[in-house]
Amino acid sequence: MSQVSPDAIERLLSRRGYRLTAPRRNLLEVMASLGDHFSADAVVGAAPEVGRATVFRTLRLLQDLGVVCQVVLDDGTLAYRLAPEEHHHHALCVECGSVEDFSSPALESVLREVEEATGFSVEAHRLELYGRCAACRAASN
Amino acid sequence: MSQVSPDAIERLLSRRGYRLTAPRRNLLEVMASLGDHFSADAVVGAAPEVGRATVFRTLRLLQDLGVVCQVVLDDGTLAYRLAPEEHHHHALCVECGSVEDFSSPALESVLREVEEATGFSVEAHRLELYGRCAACRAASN
DNA sequence: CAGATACTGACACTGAGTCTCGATTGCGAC
DNA sequence: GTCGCAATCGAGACTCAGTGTCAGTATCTG
Repeated sequence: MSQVSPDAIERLLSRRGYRLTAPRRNLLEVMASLGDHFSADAVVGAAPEVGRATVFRTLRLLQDLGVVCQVVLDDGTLAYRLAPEEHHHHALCVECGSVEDFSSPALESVLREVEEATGFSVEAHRLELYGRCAACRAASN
Repeated sequence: MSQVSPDAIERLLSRRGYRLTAPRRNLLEVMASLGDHFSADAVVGAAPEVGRATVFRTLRLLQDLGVVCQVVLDDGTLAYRLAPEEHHHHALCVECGSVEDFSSPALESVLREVEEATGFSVEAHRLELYGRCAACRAASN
């Protein structure tokens, strides 16, 4: 788990000129306690002292800072995740619901191929995998 | 544009044992007229005679049949698209909003690599690219 | 420690999607 | 043809996700 600690994120916030407020600290704690991914409403529910709008504002801020990322679930709904700053992708287990990060240098060359073939210039991308994690495969077999 | 015609979809429906109802025909027309991707509410708005629930039911049915697919926009919201049955991915232009399909055999081998490296077995995946299409690049340069 | 202003919370609102249930309707059988 | 009935539909209330507003509060700088 290379998960960023609340402390480190607080330092990042002030370094970038954002204020360190009680609601923000609060939300960072809550997110760290919610497991590997969580819905916006789970955060709202787990931080009753913090207003709904603030939860969404903070989620967006943290996404912009790169410490929270979106996960697209298999049904198309969004979840969030405290995540390493580096670019990465998600592998979601349809059995246990866990999310693993991975990165793939080979993907970059695939994108470059697509760029050459189509003339499209890729500025960002999402890749989400759905399947069964090693643990679940081992368990059911 | 290898877009499936409403007619072909109607044949597919009855072949699979689904009824050919007026609302379904209606929605197929509307979707074909809405351009390369559309929100659920755009469909609701463009087919006032058809009930809201029916629009969503039909969207889901068509997804299950593989003739409609979801597109994840850059802000994480979902749009829909009449699409070829084959597996494919989307390249979204952030400037003009257009969506292009592409498929990439090379991606499959990337996935296989990930499987080997992590023990995760990939059953499905999404890949969305965000950037600028060839036309927009040519125009602004 | 004071003031400018970034930030917050309450709340109403939009958009996306689901559920229920009584009313229709497509279509295979006869 | 027309009958029957399961598949389908529409209305509308409801949930969940996210946004906008605005007066009030609290952080950090000076």
